[in-house]
Amino acid sequence: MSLPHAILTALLEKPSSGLELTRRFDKSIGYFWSATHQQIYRELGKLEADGLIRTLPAEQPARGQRKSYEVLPAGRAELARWTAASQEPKPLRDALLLRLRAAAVVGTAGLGDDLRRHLELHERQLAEYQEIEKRDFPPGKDGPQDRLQHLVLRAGIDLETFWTGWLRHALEEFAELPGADPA
Amino acid sequence: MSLPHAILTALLEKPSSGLELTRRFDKSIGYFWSATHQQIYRELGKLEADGLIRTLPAEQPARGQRKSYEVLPAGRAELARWTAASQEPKPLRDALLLRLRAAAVVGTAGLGDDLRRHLELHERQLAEYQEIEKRDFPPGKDGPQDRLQHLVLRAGIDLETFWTGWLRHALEEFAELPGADPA
DNA sequence: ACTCACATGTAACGAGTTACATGATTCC
DNA sequence: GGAATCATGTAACTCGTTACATGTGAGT
Repeated sequence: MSLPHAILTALLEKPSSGLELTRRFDKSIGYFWSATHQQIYRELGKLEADGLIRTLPAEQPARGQRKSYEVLPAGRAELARWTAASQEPKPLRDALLLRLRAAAVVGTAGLGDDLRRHLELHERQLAEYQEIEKRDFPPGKDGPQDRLQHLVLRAGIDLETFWTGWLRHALEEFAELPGADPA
Repeated sequence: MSLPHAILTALLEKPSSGLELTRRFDKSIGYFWSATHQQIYRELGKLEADGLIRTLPAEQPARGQRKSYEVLPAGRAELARWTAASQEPKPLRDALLLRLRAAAVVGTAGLGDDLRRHLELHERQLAEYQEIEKRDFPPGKDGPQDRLQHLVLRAGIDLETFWTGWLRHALEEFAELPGADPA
């Protein structure tokens, strides 16, 4: 039940059409809640049917024509309710860790390459986040909204820092393993 | 496509019945790939139909009677293939970060309590992992299998360390925020 | 016989993914 | 007017979740 609220947040930040939302989900919000355009259109339909958003007036809704949405008061209320509601953290689910565990049984052949590839990807993501931090959150800027958004970005940076650190450690261990494939 | 491989790994470590698997998923493997008994039974049926596992002989399959499975050579081969195959890391998906972003728009009322609750949960999980580390991976024990399983546990420990650290930081920020709810 | 715990399974639903379809606009 | 692009939308499928159903065996 998070996608509708992700969309409400995005629309409150700025009313948009489906495709614009899709683009924005590819960037900022998508960093921690990704969505495809099919999901977004489906959800926009539901949100409108539920009276939480509406199409901006002065727009005629035809098939191939852009339709922009804005959040209604009921939508803002629902978002506030959801934000404050207590929610269980979802248990971790990571295929790479599963593969490591499987490798303990069927051998590590071929796994090292993918670990290196993942390390590269996480390094790149970390660099991207750090760029954003430098660009969007310079030392002076610290209104309440900035503080909160910076906090979210911090989580991304710390997470990628964790992954790169752990992957480097894992690769060191791999190098020492008897049957491990060499670099 | 990870659940079948999680099951194959578990069955290779030790042939089991559906309910035994469910129990084991609540513990070790479930720490990074959880599954309910319905998922497991459904998947066991598919794996058997695909010829990757079989019920242990000398067991008559009746409705309320336990049925133990073991992995066939084809299953082991499939698991090795999957383990070595290159896979994309799944993008992060975290509702708490989403809620923080939403709070930047609709206000932080009520969120602080849940942050504190999450901090407690992650602290507990971290303590549990550290217990397991002390118990299962004492300094002397370091065969190849131990090294790999220890590596997986390390990931869990480092991840929980990240979360507890970040949540503490977030709560500090919250305390300084103008409209934030007090502790 | 009754109940409870064990063990396996069905059914319905919700969310996410993939592939494809269709209408409008722009540019050559 | 044909092709490419923008924009919205459908359909089918997989995976995970929730609630419930059914059968077995052990204890009292």
